[in-house]
Amino acid sequence: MANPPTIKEIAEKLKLAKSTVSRALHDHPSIGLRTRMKVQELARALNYEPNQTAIHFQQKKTFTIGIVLPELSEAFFSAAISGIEDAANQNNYMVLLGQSHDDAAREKKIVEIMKNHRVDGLIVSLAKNTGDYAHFEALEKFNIPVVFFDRIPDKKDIHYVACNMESGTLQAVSHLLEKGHRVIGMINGPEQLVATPQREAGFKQALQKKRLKFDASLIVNSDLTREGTRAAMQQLLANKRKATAIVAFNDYVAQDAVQYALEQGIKVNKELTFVSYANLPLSSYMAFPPVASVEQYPYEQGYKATEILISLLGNKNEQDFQHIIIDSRLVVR
Amino acid sequence: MANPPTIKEIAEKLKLAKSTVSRALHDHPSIGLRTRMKVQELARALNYEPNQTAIHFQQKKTFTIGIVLPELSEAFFSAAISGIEDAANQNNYMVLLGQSHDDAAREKKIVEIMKNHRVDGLIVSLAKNTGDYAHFEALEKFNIPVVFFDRIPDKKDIHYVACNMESGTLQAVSHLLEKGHRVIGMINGPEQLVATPQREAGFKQALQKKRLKFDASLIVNSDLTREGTRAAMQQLLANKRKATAIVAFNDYVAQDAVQYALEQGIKVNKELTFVSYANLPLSSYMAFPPVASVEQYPYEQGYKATEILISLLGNKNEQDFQHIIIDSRLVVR
DNA sequence: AAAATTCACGCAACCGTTTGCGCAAACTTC
DNA sequence: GAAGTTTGCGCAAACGGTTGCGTGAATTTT
Repeated sequence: MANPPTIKEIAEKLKLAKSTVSRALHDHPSIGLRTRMKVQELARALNYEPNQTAIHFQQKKTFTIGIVLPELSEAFFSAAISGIEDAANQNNYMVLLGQSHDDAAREKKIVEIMKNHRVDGLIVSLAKNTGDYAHFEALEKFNIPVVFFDRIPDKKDIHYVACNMESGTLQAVSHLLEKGHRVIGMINGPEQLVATPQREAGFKQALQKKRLKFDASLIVNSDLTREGTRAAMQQLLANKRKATAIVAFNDYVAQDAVQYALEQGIKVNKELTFVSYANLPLSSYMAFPPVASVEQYPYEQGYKATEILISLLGNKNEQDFQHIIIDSRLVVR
Repeated sequence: MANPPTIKEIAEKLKLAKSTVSRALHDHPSIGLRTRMKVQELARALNYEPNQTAIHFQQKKTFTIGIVLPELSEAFFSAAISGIEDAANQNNYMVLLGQSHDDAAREKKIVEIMKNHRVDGLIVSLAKNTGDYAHFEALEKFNIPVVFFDRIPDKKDIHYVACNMESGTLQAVSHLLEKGHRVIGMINGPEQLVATPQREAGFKQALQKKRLKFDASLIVNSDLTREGTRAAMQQLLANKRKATAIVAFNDYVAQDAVQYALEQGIKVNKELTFVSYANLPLSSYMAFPPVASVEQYPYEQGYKATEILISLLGNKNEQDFQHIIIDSRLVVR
């Protein structure tokens, strides 16, 4: 037989009805033990495997969840995907992958394709320039729930899992203050990202606790490209108040910033100390690693987001929006 | 309507047959222009989208390719997956993901699940301890072609894309010889991997070209864990012939080896030079980067493997096995 | 031994789409 | 105006499995 065996074939060879075979394979009690055995034996002999596409079609369920994120080559996301995969597999779901490469248009396209593929649900971390959420809202009409993580939309009527950057930033800046730093700079990210104001809030809060005044000129923004970060550093170093420590938006930004500082003849980690947010797994091998990192628990975020999604798939009538916030935490090297 | 609109609904509202609607939506010439327009208009108004699960079922084709690889957190694989995804998307395929985490049992399970999900084909890079290929051979009966890349089985009757490590190794060792090194060590990998003997061959060939004799004790093996690499280093450093340069199996091995050397008080890149195979994107940030790397073109391997797979899906009767070998190339820092 | 249950299985519809074939109406040809 | 051709659409089967319902036979109940 060129084609895989089907229930129909088994039924014909045993002179049974398809329904009987189907039930026998599922150990349905209404099928006699004898025929049940015979069916299962033949099925094994023929290497029968149920055609999942048929089942999916019939049950209007694919046991597939789509996952849309910016870049797998970023360690944060490859860790997150492991959490997603593990949670999914434990519930017999498979994972359809799509990288937006931080391009909103591509993200939209991926979401639409996944919608047509009838994924049961979606796990999404936004592209950094996504401002329009229409393609996600369209999913509601198809009963496809979405859970966002980390890079989440600035809306209330969504499910999400995110890390509260405020707490970690507070800890980071407090740590620097305790180490004696009095002028601390910050390279923050694009304003669209929810995490950007959070970092600023944590920054301010740490100063406030020590009754220090906040100087807005010590916070500069990067678009997360190398050039953006270099420009941000330039701006920061030009400030009349010389920062002795810098909180960088993430490890990638930190690396670019460190490199720029080195080029300017600055002694990194002596004259200028860096603290960052953990993205890179290999910091132990780095030449000038940040002295401390804010851990964002990507695996846990992915895992939790998937758990939520799957529970959403269970009771479709779930109405309240899940907002899970994991506290970030400073890890001192 | 709670459920997504179907062809049947459109047909009823327009008092047409389902078949007419289907054809109208596909601009079939046998449908009159008037009705064609009316159908397409209503479809648009209802936000009709064809149910892909139904189509997949009917066409016995899912436009999905499965991809099974060890670890996404390894930069090599996350680069490869981008190549796979790009090639797949260009041909309207989606990508189902599964990580084996270098566990042969998990790999087997993933392959079976993907088989039942009726992926059209599979792209695989083996777990490092996979010795039995039965789960792949079983796919033939389901007409699911497999293309391996990078970590390929040691068999002839398969399709694969791989990097020829021999050429890169030859270049690497030759480069070291030209730099004056006369005692060169190598930390090779597990023997199951096809790339292991290739590295050894390139190593020998480089010596031969210079008419130098080969000393087998200068090649040691690591199981690619940190401990394995440290044991290998210990063995190498205990050798009476003191190596001044080491070719490491990959960047991860190189990092562990460098760290071990530093602990032993060895001046890395002065007393002992490292050359490696590129896995890490951030080598420019590393404290003691290898002086040169053998580039393995992961994106290209993934892209090419997917192209082959998709062409295989086109003409099922394709019989000869595709063996694509990309030459590795030394990149000097 | 007749009636009531239970048991073991078959029939047929259904999920949404595609596609080969058939057929009536409209049009062309002589 | 009858015969042949084209045009435009409908009918029904098929893909592989699940499931509500029906039914004859075997079994139990009284």
